[in-house]
Amino acid sequence: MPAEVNGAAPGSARWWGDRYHQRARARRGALTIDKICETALAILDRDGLRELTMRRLADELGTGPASLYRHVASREELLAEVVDRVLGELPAPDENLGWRDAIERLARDLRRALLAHRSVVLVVADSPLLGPNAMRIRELFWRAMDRDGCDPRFVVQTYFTVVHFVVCSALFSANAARRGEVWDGRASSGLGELLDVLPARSYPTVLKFSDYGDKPDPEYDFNFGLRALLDGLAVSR
Amino acid sequence: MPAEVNGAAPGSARWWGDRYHQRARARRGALTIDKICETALAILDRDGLRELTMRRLADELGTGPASLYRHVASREELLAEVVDRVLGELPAPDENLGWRDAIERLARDLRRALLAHRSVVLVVADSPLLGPNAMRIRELFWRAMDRDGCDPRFVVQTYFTVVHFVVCSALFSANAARRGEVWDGRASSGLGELLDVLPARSYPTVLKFSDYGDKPDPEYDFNFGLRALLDGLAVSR
DNA sequence: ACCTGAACACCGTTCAAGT
DNA sequence: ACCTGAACACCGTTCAAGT
Repeated sequence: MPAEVNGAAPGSARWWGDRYHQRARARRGALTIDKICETALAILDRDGLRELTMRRLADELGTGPASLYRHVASREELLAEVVDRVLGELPAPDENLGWRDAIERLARDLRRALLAHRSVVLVVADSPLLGPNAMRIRELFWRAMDRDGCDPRFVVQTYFTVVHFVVCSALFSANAARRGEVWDGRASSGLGELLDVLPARSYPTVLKFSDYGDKPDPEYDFNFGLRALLDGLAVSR
Repeated sequence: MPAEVNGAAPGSARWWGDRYHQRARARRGALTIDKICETALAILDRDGLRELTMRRLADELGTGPASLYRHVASREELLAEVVDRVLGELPAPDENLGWRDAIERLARDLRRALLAHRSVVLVVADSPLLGPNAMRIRELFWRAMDRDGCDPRFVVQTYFTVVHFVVCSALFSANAARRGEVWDGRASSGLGELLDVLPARSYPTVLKFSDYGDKPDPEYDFNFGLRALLDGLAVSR
């Protein structure tokens, strides 16, 4: 059960609704929610999710942890804000793109933004994506598909299917990179060594194909999966 | 940076390799790693990831937290073990299935196992899937596709693409369910209320299509996405 | 040799006391 | 009225002391 703030889970529709009202009245002090999120994201990018601590964040901002709670009700709430800020990096798609080009654009831009902030991907995957920037992107791409004459049901299904694919793919890429399995697309996952230790008899096919599975290339996998998905979606249109 | 044990991150190939050796010598005391994992999974299923605490787990087993560290080097390590145990619930596929049927079987079985343990899905998504059960499943499905005459590269790509799709889809389903957005496929995500609060002018298309996006049906989405993916994969075969 | 109580070094969060 | 130092109720993990 996620912690709740006023009965609304951070990141949920009701929570964003409440936030929207509060957003108007700006704070006067040196500390603003923008400054807080910016610093939080810097810590996340530099040191990772686990290192983002209310105390550490306060330190970096030159205050005590209690002061943060004047702008944010919880760490979870802070993360919901940060997630939406990352989505804010997505550019608007070109007008007059066909649905497939628009969706491919979305996939590539979203992937870029997520990989630029690897430590946030897990939080994104755990989020309902209802913040203002999430809604902005949703609007832009649904509009593009609508303009291209797509059926509403197809628009919605396709949108979420692709978004989920991209988030998940980024999640596995980010993890592989974080674990140091892949750096320049060359390093091994250690699968070979594992197979040396395991009773080789049990995994003949994995062993036989391990040349193809041992050197993961997230970029290739992403392109392979995206093309398959778009091909399949085009069929069901 | 994830915590490491003897220089190997829990769940990584090297870590599983080391574990494999230790596995042999069983413990004598009442406390076994199996009992620990079983109880941990019960807590996870009942109360969620955040509630799985070394202290709470020890309590439920009738010991102190320090005793757990005789069987497990960290909480992270415990979770890596639990993840593999969940994958242990996947049945072997029927022999002589064609590649597409085998992969569809994998997708549905994996989804079932993941949704039976919602709180573990996030951990699975964050895991390299190299435990003994993960390897067993990998072997079984690669073998099935191999028997059907698939190219090794196609086998490996398809396998990971589908596994990632299923994990990600389960992740979003589990989150929606955990947030209480969906129960019998009918409840609303609160998107309607959010749109009431946001300046409606900004999101005309989202508003127009919100009937299709407001009542998420994870099961339908899963089937839609899986079919699209398999159709697309069949094209690139 | 094995086990574990008690302690350590942290967390997120709260609130009364300060300005 | 606003801010925050100090405290509270937890964590995961360690290790010296017990058996």
